[in-house]
Amino acid sequence: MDLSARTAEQIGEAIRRARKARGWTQGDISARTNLRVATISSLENGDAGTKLSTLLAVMAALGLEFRLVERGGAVEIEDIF
Amino acid sequence: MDLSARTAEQIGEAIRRARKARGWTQGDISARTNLRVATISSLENGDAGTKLSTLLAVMAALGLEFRLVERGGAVEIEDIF
DNA sequence: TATGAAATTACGGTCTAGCGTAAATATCAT
DNA sequence: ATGATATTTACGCTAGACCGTAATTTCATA
Repeated sequence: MDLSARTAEQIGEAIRRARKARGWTQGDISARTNLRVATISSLENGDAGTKLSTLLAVMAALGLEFRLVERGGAVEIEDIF
Repeated sequence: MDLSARTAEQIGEAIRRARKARGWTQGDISARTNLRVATISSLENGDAGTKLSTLLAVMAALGLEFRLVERGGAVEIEDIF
């Protein structure tokens, strides 16, 4: 499962995959974040207008975190040890 | 340089470090993104209300991309090869 | 293919990001 | 110190996110 993303669409898709990998519905995320199901839907569908707070809340509910990496950069050995 | 982030503050700090590592000013980012300097400032200072489009534009200008990873998860061997 | 659950879309309302512009601080080199 | 550069903050404005609520469409499975 590739979770790299540089567009809102890719982020939304990654969120959706992570959610389904846990067997959760948008309603489950909604209950855990107090965000409306419509908001989760909008995020997963790649709305770039989504607020950072919304994305972070959903990611926290999914147990995810960001890693900011160089575009096209290989994984650095420092990232491992 | 640790670029992991799960809060707006950490994201802002990571952006600021990446910018300075390139020797750029907020004005440089502004020129490349058509975002106001004040907006870049707000983002770097951890405003969670920042729009995803803003963050993505700044990251693109810096040649960065996201990687969504499991919290506390180790680097998977699949991430390397 | 029926059918209940899940996801998307809609409408009025509040709140705020980001805009243009500009002033106020802060940072830094000489 | 001081002048130049960089960052932060302010004000009025417009656009749009997210809210509550609810209708509508899509999807999964019996």
